Amino acid sequence: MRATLPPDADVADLADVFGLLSDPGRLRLMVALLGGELRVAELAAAANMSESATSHALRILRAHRVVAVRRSGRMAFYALADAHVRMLLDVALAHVEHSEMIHDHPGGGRG
Amino acid sequence: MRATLPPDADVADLADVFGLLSDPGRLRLMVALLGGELRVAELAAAANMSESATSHALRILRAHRVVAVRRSGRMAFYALADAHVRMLLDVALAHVEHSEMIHDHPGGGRG
DNA sequence: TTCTTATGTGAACATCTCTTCAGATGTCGC
DNA sequence: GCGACATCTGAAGAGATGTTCACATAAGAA
Repeated sequence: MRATLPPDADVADLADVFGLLSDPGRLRLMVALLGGELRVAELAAAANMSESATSHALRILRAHRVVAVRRSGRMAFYALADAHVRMLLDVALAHVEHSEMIHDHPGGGRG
Repeated sequence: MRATLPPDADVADLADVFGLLSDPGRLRLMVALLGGELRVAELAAAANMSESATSHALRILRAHRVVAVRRSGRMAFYALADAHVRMLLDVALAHVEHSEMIHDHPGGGRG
């Protein structure tokens, strides 16, 4: 339990972060990046989206310092750069996997 | 590090949850509910939004089983009903408070 | 019953968001 | 120089989202 509420500015910042995580495409990108650095084309394939859409998504993530780029020649390697987001992803994914056991999933295995 | 990526359906579900958390109003409502059960009018005051907007927001949260209602006469008491979301909120808020120390906030206390 | 309170709902509206398409930029190999 | 490649960008359109306003429902008080 929480004695004092956090300031609205903090909550707004938080909503912003959750907003970044709330798009399926961006989320797939970030999850893919949990495994380490990837190039744009690789990210696009992993997240199953066009390279243009991927680039647009990465632009947003870059603007919010959620990912960082390392450039090598004409390639751009992206990596997660925000511990906050990485933690949120880890916690959330761990819980999602748990939920599979809790919920009633007929044939409840995976792929 | 993660050997296999989670199935897309799981990631989509997760994006959905993050979507609920991504609206400042809804997020303020949920944060307020961390302290325990509250009525609609109290929630509206706590989140600084109209009672109609609050009701609409609660409707969405109800539909996603994030909150549960207990009715007593003409009052409706709302409470967080999703352990997943509660955990995400706790983790995120703890980290936000930490960030206040890390970042460069002049007069960085709280109201 | 009638009035008041507490909450829920629907439609309209403005706004934001994501995707695609077309093209721009910059790098490498010849 | 030229062409191929990898990534980035802007404009435009479709779709989703949140808010407000007006009203509906339901419970308690008189």
